[in-house]
Amino acid sequence: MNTLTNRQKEIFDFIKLKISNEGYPPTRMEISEFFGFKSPNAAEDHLKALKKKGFIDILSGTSRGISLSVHDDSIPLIGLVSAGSPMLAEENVEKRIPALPISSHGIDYYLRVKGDSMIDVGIFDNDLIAVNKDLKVKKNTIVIARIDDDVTVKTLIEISNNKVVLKAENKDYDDIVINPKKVNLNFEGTCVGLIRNIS
Amino acid sequence: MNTLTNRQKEIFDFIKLKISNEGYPPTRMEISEFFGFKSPNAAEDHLKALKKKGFIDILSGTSRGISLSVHDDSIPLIGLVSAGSPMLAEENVEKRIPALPISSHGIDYYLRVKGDSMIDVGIFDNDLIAVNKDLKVKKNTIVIARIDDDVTVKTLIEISNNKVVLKAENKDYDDIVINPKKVNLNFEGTCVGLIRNIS
DNA sequence: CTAAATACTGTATATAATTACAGTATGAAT
DNA sequence: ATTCATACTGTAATTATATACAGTATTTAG
Repeated sequence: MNTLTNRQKEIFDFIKLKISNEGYPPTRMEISEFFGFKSPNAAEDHLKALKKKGFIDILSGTSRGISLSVHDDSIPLIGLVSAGSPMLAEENVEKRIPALPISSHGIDYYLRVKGDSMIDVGIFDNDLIAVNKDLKVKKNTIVIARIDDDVTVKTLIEISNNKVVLKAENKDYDDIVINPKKVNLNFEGTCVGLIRNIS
Repeated sequence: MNTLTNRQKEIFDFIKLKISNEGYPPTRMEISEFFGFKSPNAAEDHLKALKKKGFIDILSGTSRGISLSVHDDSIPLIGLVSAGSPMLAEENVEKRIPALPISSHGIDYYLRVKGDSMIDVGIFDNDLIAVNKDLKVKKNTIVIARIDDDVTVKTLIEISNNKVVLKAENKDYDDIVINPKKVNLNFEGTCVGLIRNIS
């Protein structure tokens, strides 16, 4: 239903390319010229198909009145995480914000930090940390861990089959020592960046 | 010559807004309608002025053929500041990076922090701080100060006609106490945000 | 003091662009 | 078997749009 045919995907990609390169969407004629159509109506038909499938919006009577419906260059910002729900579940998404290339790693989402357990490495209450969920978690990096539905940000300092140590970067807090065989432990990702709004 | 008049800035901002909201630039008529012009030629004149000043490009014979010249939505990143040169002088600009809306205040530039004098407020060596240069500097905010050509980031804790106290947020450093009548002191801006890349 | 730049109104026109209608041909779905 | 979606050609008309030319008034720079 909302899957594009190969040809439609080519058209859609061309529209995206045009917007990215020129700063505005193509006309029917420009599409036709690029693909070698001899009639602008070929492009018109494709646009109608793309609209029907929800990939673009068309403003009637408007030149270049094409807008992309699914401009997925935004990244979810996760606020409080409901117990048991996946990190990126809709209920956890506070809002979506534009992809900010602040890190040398890919960013899957931002997570709003609660509490002061990481102030010694400069992560404060209410900061946003950029999270990459695919990086292999490594010792001495800051990880996002889920311990029995509880999401926490800590430095991973030891990891083996029967012992994981998560360190709070604040002398008022104790290390968290876990036996992953006994406790439900998941790594949600690695912290690859930080954003703070000082208001 | 490359500074816009207030009116031209309004036009330019409207074009940016349109592109951001609709996904394509406005026509002369749409500009005229928004500003209440009775002739599309008023918009035409403004576009020509914007082009002349290098803020937009116009493709002749092309509907909505307005594209923003790149330099505008990027913000300079200031690395090391040469003694005596204005903050935004070309020689200080490490590179330009896309405007990242990380702060509730406007951002004029990013400044790469050197040293650990502000670690107690979570500003670390090599972090980028977002700087607003127009906010009135206030007590208990983090300011960018220039003391005799030396640029420093500190918390302003006292300010009067003959005494200014700048506090390093690190117990290993002493406060900087200055008599602004005797020492050349300038406030370059206020820290309104922070970006860190954890690699 | 004068020319140029700014900020418009008002009219007009060529052309850029949308978009409907009428077809043809092929493959997939009911 | 026949309708529907896909993927086009070909023509044409209305309207959307760019843009030139002729003005006026005010402000700014040399």
